[in-house]
Amino acid sequence: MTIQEVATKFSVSKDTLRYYEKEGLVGPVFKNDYGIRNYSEADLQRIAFIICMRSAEIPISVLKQYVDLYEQGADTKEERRLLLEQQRDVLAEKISQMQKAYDKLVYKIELYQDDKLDDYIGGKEI
Amino acid sequence: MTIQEVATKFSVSKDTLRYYEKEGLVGPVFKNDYGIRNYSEADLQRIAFIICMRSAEIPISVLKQYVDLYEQGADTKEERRLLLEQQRDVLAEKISQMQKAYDKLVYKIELYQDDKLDDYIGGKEI
DNA sequence: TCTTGACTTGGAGTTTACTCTATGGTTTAT
DNA sequence: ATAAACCATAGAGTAAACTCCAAGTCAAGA
Repeated sequence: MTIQEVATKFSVSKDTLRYYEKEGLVGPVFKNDYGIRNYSEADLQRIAFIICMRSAEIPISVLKQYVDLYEQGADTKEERRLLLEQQRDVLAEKISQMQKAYDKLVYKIELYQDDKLDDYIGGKEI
Repeated sequence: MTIQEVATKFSVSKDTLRYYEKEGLVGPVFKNDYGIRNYSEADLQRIAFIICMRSAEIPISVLKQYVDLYEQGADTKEERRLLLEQQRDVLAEKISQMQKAYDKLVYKIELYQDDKLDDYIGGKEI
């Protein structure tokens, strides 16, 4: 699969794909005699995982750690699990924060709809 | 309330509070003869709102727009409501993305716990 | 009085994650 | 055979949101 196809498939830029590879999150992707990338099925699976985690804003540095552990083999399974558990907890906290903000937004919108909002921003009633 | 007290109350740095003020999200906060800030109750309410929205990663530029509309008075109520509705929808989408990543993490952790995970990262079974 | 510590400002620096530019090689259509 | 449309690299540039620094003012305590 060419870089353009992968970029389209995952809705990211080719630059981003090369960037992830440079950072060691993906690949190294096989290149033909002219240096053109040809992504394998395994590359695609890895990319799907990375992009999913990035969409949750898990930092590249953390993903890099995880990938490095993985590359060190089965001995690091425990460490990998711990890392994932940490990220799960961080993510749960973030989701909870976002839900709070969401609820506040919904409430404020209601006030606007009912025209009960009388020129304030963070009013005490919220 | 002094800047230090506010910073402690909201667990942000004094620099961040001054930065928000410089960006026009908050204040201008009243200053005494020596230029020392004294935060009012209204300032605190505004700060609470801003920090809540920032914790959901709503950009400063968007919050600035909202604050500007607010400052233009009641004529902008409709526009403000639309802005909030947009942000609510953006946020809903983000939460949904994060939930997806969270579920994936939880599933992967399970695999690690059951030791069903055999040296792969984004395996097709996920 | 001198030092400590909290405050001020303007502006420079940092971090993260891309994103773009310049330069150049390879295949394809005219 | 020449231009268009891909691909490549190295490295510079960007945007957002802080974060830090230098230089200075002021109040209180030993």
